[in-house]
Order: sequence, then structure tokens, then C-alpha cells
Amino acid sequence: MNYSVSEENYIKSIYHLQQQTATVTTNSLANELKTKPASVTDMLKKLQTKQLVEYEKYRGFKLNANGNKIAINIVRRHRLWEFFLVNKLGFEWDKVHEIAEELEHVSSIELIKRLDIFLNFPQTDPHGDPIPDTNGKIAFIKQLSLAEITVKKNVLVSSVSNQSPEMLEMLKHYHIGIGTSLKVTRHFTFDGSVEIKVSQYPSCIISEQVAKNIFVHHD
Amino acid sequence: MNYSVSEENYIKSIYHLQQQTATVTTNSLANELKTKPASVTDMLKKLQTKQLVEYEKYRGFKLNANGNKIAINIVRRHRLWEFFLVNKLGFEWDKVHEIAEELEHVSSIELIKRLDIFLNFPQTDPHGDPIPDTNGKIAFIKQLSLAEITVKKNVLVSSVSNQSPEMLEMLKHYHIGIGTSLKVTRHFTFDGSVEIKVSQYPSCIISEQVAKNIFVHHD
DNA sequence: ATTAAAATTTAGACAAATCTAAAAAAATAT
DNA sequence: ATATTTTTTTAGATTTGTCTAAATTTTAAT
Repeated sequence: MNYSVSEENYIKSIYHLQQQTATVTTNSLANELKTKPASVTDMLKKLQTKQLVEYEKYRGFKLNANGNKIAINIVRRHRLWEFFLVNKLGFEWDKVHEIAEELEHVSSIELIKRLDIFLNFPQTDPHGDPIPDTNGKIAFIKQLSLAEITVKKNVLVSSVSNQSPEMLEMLKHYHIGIGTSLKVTRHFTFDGSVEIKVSQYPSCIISEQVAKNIFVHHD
Repeated sequence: MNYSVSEENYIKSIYHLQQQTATVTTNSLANELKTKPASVTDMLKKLQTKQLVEYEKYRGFKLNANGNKIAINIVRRHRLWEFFLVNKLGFEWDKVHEIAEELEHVSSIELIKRLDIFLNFPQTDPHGDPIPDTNGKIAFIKQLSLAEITVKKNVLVSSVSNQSPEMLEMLKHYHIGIGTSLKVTRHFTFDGSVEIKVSQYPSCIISEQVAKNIFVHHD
């Protein structure tokens, strides 16, 4: 079956919100989609009759197995396109989200199959998030935030959970990107802020709020 | 300004029909878009208020300078994507039209700029049609159909004007594609049919109707 | 346990794009 | 030149996705 752009956006947003909370609320989804709660209720009834969500009035909702499969496929398309935009077209990693948001709705299955081959089966997108495979399997990547990391070990930045333009702007300022190698040199217990050292650049201090959003793995 | 997918499809279809007849009729456009004449009238009023067409009730219509510019830009996007699909993703040239039909509506200007660079500024799409440049300039390619060509000269197929799946199917059967080298070996004046010889393959005869749709240039 | 506040849903309206059926205009055929 | 056919437009309905405002349900507060 084929879904409209609007339906796909709802499915994708429910999926993303579910990563944080098992059940999604009308307000949070309206907020995520920059729409009104009433519109969310309308669309949810539709997705319910199409057997994509479990939905109980006033009780919140979540994707069922079917809806989940579709969501993961949209995520797959989105992340493959992001990889293409950065690694083939030379976009900066903080400029590709919007464009991938449009490209992900192009429906050809053959297109994505061939794109995957052309890109040589990438495992993660430019933000470090895993790209689901054809069967919807998502490689698990152990996620440790900078706030949790042991001091003085060299680590590689693997992903960033908050991808707002403001956050990405700031990361650029600190010279932090996916794959950046850095070292945590100090923890300040007073406010949870962290001193880090990115190779070649002087040490700098980032707030706990930021540190919590930067995930790394040991190299 | 930004246009809806539907608006863009109307603009593009008017553009294509204008290549054949200066003024387009409601019926022909409805037929091209597989919609109903009443819908065409509705949309035309809209395009008129948006200053994209010259339109007089019952009199037919055509794109104005503004509309033309937008149409050419859509054509540019379409043909760049077709080139990408064939030359990067390895699609067959007769399978890409539908997909490009979706990709062409992705609106980022930066995307198309970078795609053009990535593809190394291709001049023609996989069907041999010229790709308009950033300024909307379209390289003129002298078009001679197989029906007009002098016998016994070697020629290269440069484009095919009828791109219906049926036509493309048949061309594949005859081993004719863009860039194919062939020789016209005989003209039959009785019905206008033409005998051709594609290198390595036995001679074959194509009808005048087909010959008129295959354009070539001397090598 | 009521009451107040917040969240959610319903009811009814609207814009975009389409359709059918009927009316109007243009083209054609006698 | 008039009648017939074809083409085009209008009028009104429909679908999708959205909205506002009001009603309902749930949650939180006293």
C-alpha cells in the first residue's frame, strides 16, 4: 500500500517520539509536526482505520507492527538520502535534513535499492544514526553521552541526538562533527559541565545540556 | 515563489504541448494529464491569476515568459535526475521517467546546483534531449529523423520524440538506444518504411511512423 | 472529593484539487 | 444560415488535510 506525504510524516514523527516515550500524546505530536492537536486527532483516526496505530481515545497511541515497519522504511530512505547528499553532493551535514525530508517521500522501491548499492551499503547517516537495512533491522550502536564518559580517554563522536539547527550551529563552532576525535579532560560536578579537547584546537567547556546530546564510542 | 506538485505538472505539460502547437487546448491538456477538461479549466484560472499563462476563455492558452521560465526549470530538474538514474544508479533508460517525475518536484535549488556539478554538467538526458542550463538556455541540436536521412550514411541516434513505454519497448527490441550507430540502407517509397542496419545485428525494417520519431545526427 | 487546569476530541468551516452533469460557446456539416 | 456536434466552461459536490471554537475527558491542586 501507498501512503500520502502527510501520512508518512505522521508515521515518522510517531516513530521518533516513541524512541523516547513508549506512548505518544496528541500534544507532543502536534508540537513535533508543527500542527494543531485537532489535526492530529483527525489523522490518527485515519491511521487507525488503516491499521497502522493502536489508538484509544484520550489515552495516547503507538505504532503497531505494521506501522513500525513503514516508519523504519521511511527512516531508511531519509538516512540514505542524507548520506548521498553529504558524501556524493558535498553538502555540509547540518544542511541536509530538510532536503532529505522531501526526498524520503519518493516512492520507488527500486530507486532506494539501487541508491543503497551506489552508496555501497552505508551503515550510518552523516549524523551517526544507523541506517535500517532492507528488512528493517537497525544495527545497535552502544551510545555513551559525553556527560557519562570517563575522563581522559580518546573517543569518537558517533551521533548527536538533538539535531536542531541551533545545536548543529554550535557544534560547528566547537569543531565537533560525526567522527571527530576528542578527549574529555575535566568534569565539573557543580553544574555538570565538561571540558573537552578536540585535536588541534584549544580546550573548551561545554554545558551538561550539550554534553548529554553528544554520543561517542571508544576507538 | 513556490508551486504545488499539481501546478508544476500543469506548467510542464503545457510546455511540452507547446513544442508541437503554439496554443494548447483544454482537451489536449486534459488528455496529457489524464484528468478531466473541467479540472483543466479550474487550474488554468489559478495559473492565470498567478501570472503564468495567457488565457482567454474558449480560446486556448499558452505560457507567458514567466511560466516558460518555470517550465524550463522543471524540465532541467527532470532531465538531470534522469541522467543520474541511468548513469549513476544503473537504471535502464526506459525505466527512469516515472521516478524522475517524482524527483523533479523536490524544490531545493542548491540540490540541483550540486547535482549538476556531481554529474559533471551533462548536456543531454538519457533520451538524447538537451538539459537546459541554469539560465534556462537550451542547446539547439539539429534534429533529423530517420525518415529524412540520406541512405548509406552512418548516423548516431540522438533522441526519440515519442517516449511512450510501447515505443521504448520496441526500440529495445530493435537494439536502438541513444548513441546507437546505424545506417539507413533502403527507403521504400510505397509506404515510407525504412531499412536500417544496426552494427552486429541483421538488417530490419521500421515503419515510417517509427522512423519519424527517431532523430539522429551525423558522426 | 471537589474544583481548577490542561489535554483531547468533536463539530463545523475552509482551501486545494478533483469530479459529474448541465449550460454555453465554437466549430462543422448540411 | 441554420442545425448538429464538439469543445469548453460553470455550478455544485467530493476528498484530503487543515483549522478554530466549543465540548468533553483526564490530570493536578487544594
